[in-house]
Amino acid sequence: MFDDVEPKPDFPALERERLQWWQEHSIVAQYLQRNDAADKRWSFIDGPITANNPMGVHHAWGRTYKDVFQRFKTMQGYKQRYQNGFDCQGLWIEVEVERAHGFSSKLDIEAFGVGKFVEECKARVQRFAAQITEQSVRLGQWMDWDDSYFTNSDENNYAIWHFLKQCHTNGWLYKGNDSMPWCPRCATGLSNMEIVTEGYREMTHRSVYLKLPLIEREDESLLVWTTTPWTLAANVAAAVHPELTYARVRQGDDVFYLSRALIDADSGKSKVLQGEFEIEVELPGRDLVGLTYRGPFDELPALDGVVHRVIEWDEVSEDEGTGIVHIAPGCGQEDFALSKQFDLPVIMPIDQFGTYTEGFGFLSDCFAGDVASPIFDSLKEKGALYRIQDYVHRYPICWRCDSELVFRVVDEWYIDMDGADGEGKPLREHMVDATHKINWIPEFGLARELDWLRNMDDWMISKKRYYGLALPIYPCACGNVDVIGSVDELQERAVEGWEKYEGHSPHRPWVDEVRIACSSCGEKVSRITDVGNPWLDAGIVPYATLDYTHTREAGLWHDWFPADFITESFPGQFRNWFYAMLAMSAVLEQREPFRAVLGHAQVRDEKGEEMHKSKGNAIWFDEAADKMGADPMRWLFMRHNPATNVNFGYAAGDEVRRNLVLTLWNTYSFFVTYANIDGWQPDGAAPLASDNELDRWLLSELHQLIADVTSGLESYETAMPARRVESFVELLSNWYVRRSRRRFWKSEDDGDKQSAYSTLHHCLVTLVKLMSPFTPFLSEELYQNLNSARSGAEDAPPSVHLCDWPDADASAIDETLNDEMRTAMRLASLGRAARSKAGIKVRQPLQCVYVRLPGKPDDDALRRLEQQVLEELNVRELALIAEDSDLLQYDIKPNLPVLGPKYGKDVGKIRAALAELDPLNVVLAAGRGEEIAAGEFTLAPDEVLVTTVEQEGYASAQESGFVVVVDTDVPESLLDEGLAREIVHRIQNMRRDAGFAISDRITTYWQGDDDIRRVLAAHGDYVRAETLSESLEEAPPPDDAHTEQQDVDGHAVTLGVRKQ
RNA sequence: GGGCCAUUAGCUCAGCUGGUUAGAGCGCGGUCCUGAUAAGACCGAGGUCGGUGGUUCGAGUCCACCAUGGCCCA
Repeated sequence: MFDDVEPKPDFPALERERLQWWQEHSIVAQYLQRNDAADKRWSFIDGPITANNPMGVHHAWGRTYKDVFQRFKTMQGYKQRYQNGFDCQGLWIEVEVERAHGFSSKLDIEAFGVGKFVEECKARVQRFAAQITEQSVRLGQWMDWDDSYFTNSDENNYAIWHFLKQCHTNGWLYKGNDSMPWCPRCATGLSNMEIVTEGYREMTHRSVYLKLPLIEREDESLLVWTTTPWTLAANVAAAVHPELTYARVRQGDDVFYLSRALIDADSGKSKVLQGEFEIEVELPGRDLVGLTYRGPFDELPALDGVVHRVIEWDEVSEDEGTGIVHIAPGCGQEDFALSKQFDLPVIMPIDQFGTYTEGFGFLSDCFAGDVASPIFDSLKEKGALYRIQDYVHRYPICWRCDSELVFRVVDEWYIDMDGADGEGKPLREHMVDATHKINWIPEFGLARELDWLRNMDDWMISKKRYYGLALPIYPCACGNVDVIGSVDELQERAVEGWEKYEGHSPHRPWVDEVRIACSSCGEKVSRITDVGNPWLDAGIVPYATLDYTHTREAGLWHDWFPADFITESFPGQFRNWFYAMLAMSAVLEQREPFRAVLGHAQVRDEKGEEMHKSKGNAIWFDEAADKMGADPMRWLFMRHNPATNVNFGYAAGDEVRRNLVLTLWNTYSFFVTYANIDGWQPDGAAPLASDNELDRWLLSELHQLIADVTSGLESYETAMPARRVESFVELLSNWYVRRSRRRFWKSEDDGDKQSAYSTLHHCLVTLVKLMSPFTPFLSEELYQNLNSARSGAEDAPPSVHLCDWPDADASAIDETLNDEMRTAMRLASLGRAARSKAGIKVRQPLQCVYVRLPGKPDDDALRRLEQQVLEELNVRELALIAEDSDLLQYDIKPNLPVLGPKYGKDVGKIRAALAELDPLNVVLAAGRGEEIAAGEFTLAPDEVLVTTVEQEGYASAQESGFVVVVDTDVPESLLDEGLAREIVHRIQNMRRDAGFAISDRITTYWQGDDDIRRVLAAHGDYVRAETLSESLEEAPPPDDAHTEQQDVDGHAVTLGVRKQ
C-alpha cells in the first residue's frame, strides 16, 4: 500500500519535514559519498558568497544553479568536491563592524585597537557564514557544509603571497600613484565601484568664474570655471579643445578668452558673461596651446616655481563652464592622467583628513570643504574673480558617512597588465587567450570580458585599511623591494618580531611585527601596512582550495583544475571575480581557470523594479522559503532565461505552485488513490509492454523528455528542461490521466488496467528523478511513497537523490505516435470549440463529428485516434469530410518557401494566376496528385497550399488545416442519454459533498417527472454503474441520506444518496 | 564620447537559418469539463512587431540611420 495522499497539502511544511527526514536518514552524507570511487570527475568551483549579511532571494537564483548542476552530475555518477565558499575579508566587513561600534573614522579603529577590530571582523564573518549555511540548507542546496572554504583562511592568504611573489619575480608588481576618490572623514580611498553603485547626491555648490592672466599677452586672460574652489590652489594648467572655436572678447578693460559656443550667435548674449561685451577675434583652441599664465595662488610657497601652461585635451566640452578647464592633477582623476601625458607638476594640497598641508599660506590647516569664502575673497582682492554662481549637480559622497568626497593622489601597489613575460607576452594577452578558451553562457559574456580586458588599467591591489590580506611587500629605503611568497619564507627571512606573529593568522596587526633583512643592503625592512584588494581573495580560490602550492605536480590540484564549471550573477563579475581568476591563473599557470561559466542577470520585484529595503519591495529569503517554499522558488528561477532579469514575487511563485506542483501532486494523488483501491504494487520491473496507444504514447513522450532534459543540462541550460517538464506534466495530467481515468476505475482487473498502473507509475518515478535537481523536496516526497523499495524490491535507492540519472531509450520514442496524439488533442480542442459555438455542452452526446485533416489522411492513424476523440468529445461516430463536401470552403495560396527560390520575381504572377482558379478544382486536382495549371505556369501539387475558410451556418472550428464540424441535430434518444449523464454528474458531486469514499457503495433515492422516470428506466444500469449505486429507488430519501433538490436541464429532481 | 544589448498584446516574454493567418503565460469577461484536479478546456477583448529608409518576389526577422531604455567602459 502507498501512503494516502493529502489532497491539499501545506507544501512549505512538507519541505521542513523533509529536511528533518534527510537529516535523520543521513541522506546528504550518502549523496556526498555516492561517487567517491568513480573514475570520472566533474569539477565545480563555488564563487565565494560574502559572509557579511544574511542571504537574499537574489542569492537563491545562483545557488540553485549551483545545486542543480551538481545534483545532475552526481546522478550521472561524477565524483565531485561539493565545496561551498565564503568571502571573508575586505572593507564591506570593516564597514559593518565600524557601524556596530558607531565608528566614523580610521582614528576610531586605531583607538579601539586594530587587533580587537580584526578579531571582531572575523567573528562577524563566522556568524553570517553560519546563517547563510543554514539558509542554503533550507533552499535544498546540498554541499559539504563542514568543508566550506573561507577566504580569510591562512591557506588562502598564503596562496596569494605565492601569487604576488610570482608577479614580483616576473617584474609585474610595482608601486605607482594615482588620484582616487577619497573620503576625508573615513580617511580612506574609495573604489570607483563604491561610488558608481550608490555614491552620488544632488547638491548645490558655489561655483566660480575666474581670470587667469596670460603671460605672453599682456592684459589678456583665460576665463575658467570650477565647482571645487579648494582645488584652485593646486592649479597647474588650463585645458582647451584644439578643434573648438574660442572667442577673445572685450568687456570694459578686460580681455579674455572663452568658448565661442557660449555666446549666442543671434542675440550676441552669453550665459556666462554678464553685461555688455564685444567679440574681437575667433580662433581655434589650438592657437592657445602652449601659452603660459599666472596661477590664482602663485604667491603661496607650495606653488613656488610652478609654470602654468595651456594644454590641449579632446574631452573639453564647449557648453559647460567656459570651454577652458582648470587642471589640478593633485585633485582629480582626469587631471592626474593629463599630468602624466603632459609632464605637469602634481601638487597635493590636502592630507588624508582633507586638511591643507604646510606651504599653502592662509589655507594651511583649513578643511578643504570650508575654504570657498576665503578663496573667493582672495581672488577678488587680486582682481581675478569674475563671477560667483550657485551650481546644482550630482556630486560623489561617501556611501558610509555621506561626506563629500575629494580626490587625492596616493601611493598604491599595482600589477602590470602590459609587462612582458620571458617570451615577450604580456599578462593581458595571456588573459585574453584564456578568455577565448572558456565557454561563456550566455554568449555575450565573451565579448563583455574581452571588452574589459582590452580597456582595463593595471590592477590596483592595495587598500589602506586594516582587515584583509596582508600584502607581503617589503620595500627598502635603498630602493630594493622584497616580496615574501610563503609563511616558511617569512620565518626564514625574519630578523625581528617573529615571536609576536607566530600562532596568529596572517593579518594585521600581528604580521606587521615581523621585519626582514633587505636582500640587497641588509637593512631591516617592515611590511607596507596596506591590505589587499578583496578580489585577490576570491581570485585565488581555484588554487587555494586545491592546495596548489603542495599538490601542484600531482594530486588534488592536478585532479581538479581547471574547473569544469562556475556560475555567478553577471553584473560586476567581469571585472571582479572572473577577472581576478583570469589574472591570477594567467600568472600562475598561463591558462584558463574554468572551462564554462554560466552567468545570470538580477532579481527584480514582481513589477520589474529593483528590490530595496527602503522601497519596501524587498523579499527576504527566509520569508519566501516559508511562504512559497523552496521548490517553487527554485523552479521560478530555473525556468527563467538567465540573460534577462527575473521578476520575483509571490504571485509568480503561486503560478508555479498551481501549474506545476499542484498538477503533478494531483496526478500523483490520483495514482495513489486508485492503486490503493486495487491493491496495485510496483515490482521494480520496467513497465509492461502495452498495446494501449495511450501507454505507448506516454512512454514515448517520457523518453523524449529524458533526452531533452539531459541534453539541456549537459549544456548548462535549465530553462528549456524546466519548460519541457512543465509541458510533460501538463500532458500527463490533462491528457494521459484524463483519457485513462476509466481504465483505472473500471472494475475488471485485466491486463489493460495493469499496464495503465505500470505505465503511470513508471512515468511518475522517472519524472521525479528528472525533476529532483530542480525540486529536491517535492521529488523526494513523491519518490518516498512511490519507489519500489516499499513493496520489497531491493534495488531502489533510499532517496531519489541517490538514484541514477534516467537514460533515454531512443527506441521508445515514436514520433509518429506523438504526432498522432497531438492531432487527437487538436481535434478534441477544435471539437470543444465547435460545441461551444453551437451552445451544446459536452455532457450531451452527439451523433457525429466530421473532421478534415491537412495533407493526406492516414486511415490507420485516424482509427487509432478515433476512440480518444470520440470519448473526449462525447460523440458517437467520427467521419471524414469529403473534399467536395459543402461543409468545406477552400482558399488556395502559393507555397512560398518552395516557390520563392524557384521562381523569384514570378511569384507575383503565380499568386495572381492562382487567384483566378476555382479553389475546389485545385484541391481535387492536388488530391489526385495532378499538376496544376496556373496561367503560364505549371505547379506541382505541393507548390500550392490549401486552407479551409470559415463556413457560416455550421458549428465548426478550424486551425492549421484541421477542421471539425459537429452535427447539432440531436435525436431524442441522445437527449435522454445526456440527461442520464447529467444526473450521474449530480450524484457524483453529491457523493463528494457527502464525504463518501470513492469506492463506497450507495443507495440512490430519486423523485422526478415522467421524463426522468423514462430516462432512468432506460439508462438505470449506466447510472448505477457510474455512481456505484446498488439500487436506484424512486422514493423520498430517508432522513439520513444526503439529499438535494436539483434542477436537471429544466426538470425538478430530488436526489438522495446514502452509504450502504 | 566609445562598446554591447534591448524595444513584439495592459504586464512579463517566445518567435529557429527571411516565407502562408505574429504566439504563450499573467490579468479581465463569459461558457464548459471534472469522484485526481483551489487545476484544466473553449470563446472573447487586446498588436501600425519603437521610427525612417534600404536589400528582396517577400522583412517582426537582414542592412543603414534615428529615437528611447538598460548594462559596460572612458
